[in-house]
Amino acid sequence: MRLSHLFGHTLRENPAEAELPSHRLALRAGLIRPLAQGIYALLPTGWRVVRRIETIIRQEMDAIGGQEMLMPMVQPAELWQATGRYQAPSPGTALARFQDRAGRPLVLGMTHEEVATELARQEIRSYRQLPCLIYQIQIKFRDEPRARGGLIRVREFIMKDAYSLDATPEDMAGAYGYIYAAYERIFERCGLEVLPVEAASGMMGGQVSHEFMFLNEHGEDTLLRCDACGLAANAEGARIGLGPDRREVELPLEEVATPGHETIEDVARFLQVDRAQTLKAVFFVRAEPGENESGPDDTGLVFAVIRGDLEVNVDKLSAALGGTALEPAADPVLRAAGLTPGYASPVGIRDITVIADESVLAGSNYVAGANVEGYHLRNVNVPRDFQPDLVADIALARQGDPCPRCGASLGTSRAIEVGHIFQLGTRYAEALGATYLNEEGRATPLWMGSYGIGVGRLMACIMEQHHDDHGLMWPPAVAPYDVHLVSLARPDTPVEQAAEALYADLQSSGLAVLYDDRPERAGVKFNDADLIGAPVRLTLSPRTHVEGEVEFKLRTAPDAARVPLAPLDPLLGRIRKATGN
RNA sequence: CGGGGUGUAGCGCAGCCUGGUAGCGCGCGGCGUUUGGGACGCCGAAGUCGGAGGUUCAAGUCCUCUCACCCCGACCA
Repeated sequence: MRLSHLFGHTLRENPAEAELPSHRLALRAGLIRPLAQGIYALLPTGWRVVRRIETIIRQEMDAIGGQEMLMPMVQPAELWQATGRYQAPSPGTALARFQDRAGRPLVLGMTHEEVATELARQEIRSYRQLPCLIYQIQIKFRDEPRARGGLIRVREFIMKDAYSLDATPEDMAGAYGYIYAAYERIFERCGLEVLPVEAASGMMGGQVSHEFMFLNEHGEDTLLRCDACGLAANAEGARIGLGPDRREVELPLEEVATPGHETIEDVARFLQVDRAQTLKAVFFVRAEPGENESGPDDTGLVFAVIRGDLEVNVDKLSAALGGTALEPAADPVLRAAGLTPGYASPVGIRDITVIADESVLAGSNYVAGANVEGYHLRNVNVPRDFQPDLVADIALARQGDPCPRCGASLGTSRAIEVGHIFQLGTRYAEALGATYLNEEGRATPLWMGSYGIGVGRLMACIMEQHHDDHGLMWPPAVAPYDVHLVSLARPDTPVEQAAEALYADLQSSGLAVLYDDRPERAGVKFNDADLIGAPVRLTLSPRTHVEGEVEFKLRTAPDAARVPLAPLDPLLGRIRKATGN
């Protein structure tokens, strides 16, 4: 490509709107241009990078038996209604909805589980066809509440998404393992350091889920990491260790007056006990009460009990209750249910769903509310004094909490999620009737997995990891061009002819070459070469040409070398060594 | 949706407080000189000052509303 005619010019100054290096450099190098909030055009140079990333993804997905296809971006709302995500609060307004001329409700695909499952329903009949792995590289649209950070979080974006179809949970877990390994190879080949972590599955549902995280201070996710044993997890769903078991001989229940002491902090100080020796009561109401949920009530009230030194993670609580949306309960609601705010107690509660954190079981003789204004109870024990409807991990993990594996103190890092994989189970298959006939001839729901990589976000992360003060420094495998050829020749001179000839030779040997044929001064050209960041820079000038040489410089190296122009092979060898092409 | 910030030429910005002929740098076009790390000189083109309404003899500047973009949060993969 001749730089003189390249569509997409470099910017000499930093655009005011860009703060992140990847955003700033992508704009300055002419890779992307904004069209609206969170919506970007990929200019030719940026598109070349995307295509090279996609090539790596295709190779690795094909290598594990993936079959590439293309699913529609516009989808009938019925599919989303069938799985419940159309009405669920979780994707909510991020799911863009519209109607066609006949008034039929449609959505823009923000992900393709529904379509993949619907297609599987049509295509998969027998266990003999399984397993299957389909994938696509498609544009998604999510009407994000807040796009940010250039390509880090956008509304329209390119995603590689894959769906595994299996006969059994074991086979699903196996496919998950293959894809996990393929993801590690993809990121490795793209030159990106990622950290796989345990994740919450959020609106996707399912149990097992991992995110591939790029550690970056501008990331929007917080990871909890254990330096001692290497465990890492997304803070939003992370488990924590419970600390030493505090169970002792159970003492008789007794009521104590605690007038005016309503918070855990207060009560613990007043009664001279550790906060971990108290029980905290937190209340929520279901956003859609009354449905066929577990629990004996129809008030929608949820009573969460957790050890006093911990906090409730609402997402975990919601997931433990089967994905119900929860809102904090106001005091009047509690009073109406016969509870005493500030002194509420799980002891003696009826007709309200009580869910206890696992931490509660690891201790005894707790201080809890007495459900009477101004009184608490000492020596509350489970299950002697109250029996939770459900015991689950609903604790919020925080910096400094003990590691669930080794007990050491957890630290935090910010990170960007570049890939996310889920074991979905049969949720989608059951909702849409995607079944196969097993060996006994019985219709059985498919076990599915879902696997995503944000291609543009991956490109942004690569730029975050590979740049310096002058510009981008592409890993050779994803660079937009292998060679940036700088001609410092005057017009209509033998040097210019030599540069043209070299450009032609490099191209015909299969290299991707960006040829700076503009009548600019050397400084301008070198700075643009540094900005665009091709791995190899070749410079042809009168100075080198009289020696029959060309200057060879790696973007990542400080110094240049002289290489003879003829014969060409040594030069080509050197370029190939540097670019891997 | 809450909090904060910014909208003036293609880009980066000043001018606004204290109302009175719209500026600077870069870029862009022409001519000349220069030619290995963002050259120099001369000439030139380019602006509904985000939009609407208001106050005023007069609004880029003051007031009201509104839109867009950026950052933090909520939310989210």
